[in-house]
Amino acid sequence: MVTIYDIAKRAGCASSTVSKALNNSNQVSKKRKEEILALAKEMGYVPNSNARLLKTKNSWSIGILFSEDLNIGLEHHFFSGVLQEFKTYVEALGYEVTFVSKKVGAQSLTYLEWCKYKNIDGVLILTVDVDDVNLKELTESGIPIVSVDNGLINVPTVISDNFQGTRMALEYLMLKGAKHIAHISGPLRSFSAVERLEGYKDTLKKSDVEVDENLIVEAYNYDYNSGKNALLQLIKQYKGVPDAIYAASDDIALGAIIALRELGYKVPDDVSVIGFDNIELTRYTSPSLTTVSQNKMMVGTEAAKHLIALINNEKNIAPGIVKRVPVELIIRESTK
Amino acid sequence: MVTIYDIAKRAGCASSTVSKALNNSNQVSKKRKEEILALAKEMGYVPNSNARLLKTKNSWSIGILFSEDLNIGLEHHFFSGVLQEFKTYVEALGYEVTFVSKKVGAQSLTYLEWCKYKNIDGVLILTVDVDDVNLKELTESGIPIVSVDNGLINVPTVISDNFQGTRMALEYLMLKGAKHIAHISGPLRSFSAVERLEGYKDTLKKSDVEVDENLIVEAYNYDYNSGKNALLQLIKQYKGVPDAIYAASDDIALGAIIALRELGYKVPDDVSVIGFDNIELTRYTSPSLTTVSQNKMMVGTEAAKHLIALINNEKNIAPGIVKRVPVELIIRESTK
DNA sequence: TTGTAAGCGTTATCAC
DNA sequence: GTGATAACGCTTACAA
Repeated sequence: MVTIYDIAKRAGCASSTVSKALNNSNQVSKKRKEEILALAKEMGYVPNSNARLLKTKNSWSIGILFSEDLNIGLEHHFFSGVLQEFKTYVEALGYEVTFVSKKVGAQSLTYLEWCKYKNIDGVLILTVDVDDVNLKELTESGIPIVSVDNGLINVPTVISDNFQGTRMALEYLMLKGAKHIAHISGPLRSFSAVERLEGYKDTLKKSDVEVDENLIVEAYNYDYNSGKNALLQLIKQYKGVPDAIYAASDDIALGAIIALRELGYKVPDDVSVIGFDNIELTRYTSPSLTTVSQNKMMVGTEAAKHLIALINNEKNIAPGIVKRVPVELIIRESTK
Repeated sequence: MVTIYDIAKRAGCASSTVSKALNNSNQVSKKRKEEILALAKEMGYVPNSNARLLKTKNSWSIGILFSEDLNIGLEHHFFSGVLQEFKTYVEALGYEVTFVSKKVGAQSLTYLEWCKYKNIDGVLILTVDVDDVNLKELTESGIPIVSVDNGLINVPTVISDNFQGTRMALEYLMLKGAKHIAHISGPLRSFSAVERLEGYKDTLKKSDVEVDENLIVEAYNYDYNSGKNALLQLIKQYKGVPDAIYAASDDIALGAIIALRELGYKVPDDVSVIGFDNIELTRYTSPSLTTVSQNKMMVGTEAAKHLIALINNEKNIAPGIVKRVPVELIIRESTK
């Protein structure tokens, strides 16, 4: 390994001069600087992050909290898309992106301990078990944190505009003549699920439609099977099929559609169905899915911007929702 | 920040003793050890990775090379699924997972420089521009590297069994009576695309079917639009529609199906179509897609195993394909 | 403009 | 068993 001492020896100067030259300090003559830089290149010098960071403290490193304890893995389009954008944004600024871990070698650490151990500059919380005991410790530690779309109310959060999305979906259905609109909500431990449910009730009330609790079912999860089960539950408790269904995710919507089909109902002829997410393939399903499209790019970028601002102490960012990212209604074949 | 000196002071011993106790050395009395451990906990001591790694060299850290220059982002199910599995596997062993970056603060680095800078133990190459000049430097550096499913022949590679998958797909089509089977290949800069194309030709030859070059089209990319364009090209050069199409990815297959539909052909009545990947939603497309399913979990785990073995110098792993992961033919509605 | 030297928080090598 | 002390490679006062 080539160190600044090796360079200093060859250059016939002190290591501190090399350090200054490498860091482009103006306390070094231009000639020396060029000479040292050339030498560094020739000798294949690469600085050692550990030595550097041991001195300077800040790490240029951002942690991603991404618990796979939940069944939502990286495979989930929304989160992986958000992560992609986030990563691109912060890397361009010179940060590196590391997954927050719970272990180092054989030793177990809490999230906070790991962040301290690594001198992490900030954390993006993507998915996490809200009840995780280690989480509170982290969110209260003072480390810059931004969260995306989950139930952590004590953390600055970037989220899709669930109210706007819900309103657009319902108003469209009503415009098309739907009278009895059901809602299959997401699991209510999720923040977005709660917002979409609230939005559902609000919108109906504002349109002078009475909220019928029998038209509301909570899916156990955001996935396909939960949607299927929820639909069966809906039919059971409502004792029939509504005009339309507003589902809290595309997967739920697709599960519901398949369940409806198996029961002999046609979508959209008998029932209109709207999803939420705009997973790419919903364009190609049968019927293609009308859905509320989340702007993953903007969510990722906004999360990055807010986290960087926090790290740089640029402004005070209060816990709670710091940005509602606009959504869009994509009309396809599953509604009539 | 609590250091071992702080603990030493409180414990009334030397910092080296604290270090030994913390590292569970047997050169320290049981009583002392317990006392120090209790004190460390009470004082909220967390070791400093930079100081530690400055001494010990190995970093317990694995880099993920994931270039977004290609259009294949984290959103691609296959790669994000593989990454998820890989991450889970190596984290359980105590490694942390970091994306390989090209910048540190304001400074640009090559991949290799970054890996040296961070003292990375090993690298998983997920997606990368094969022609990237920085790549060669990295793969020839001697740093442990494993790659997944791409064209880097000079690196130990874990890959789906494209030959087996192709054979199963084609034999199924032939069994069902297809005489003229076209192949929409992936972009041939991709290793898997080449293998699937080779497998196509081999299988036909072994079945005494003459290979008709007009039945082969290369898609510009693995995505939907490339599939659409490739299909139009196919029809043009073949001057008609074949009995069946074997596409190198699900997205290509779906693009082709839509293009066929727009031209008035029915799938599977007029043409059977088989994809590759088994993206989850292909169950719900119309028609649902017959496809070769890749085992993301196993690819991720195998890549992890091989990389760890390389890091630990457990065995000599030759460049080239080190593991072909079995695939499975999933029969659905797009074939008859 | 350059050099000296202290220190960042560990681990590891010796003595004792 | 325990404790000095010297590294690890770098940055940064401060001195020259």
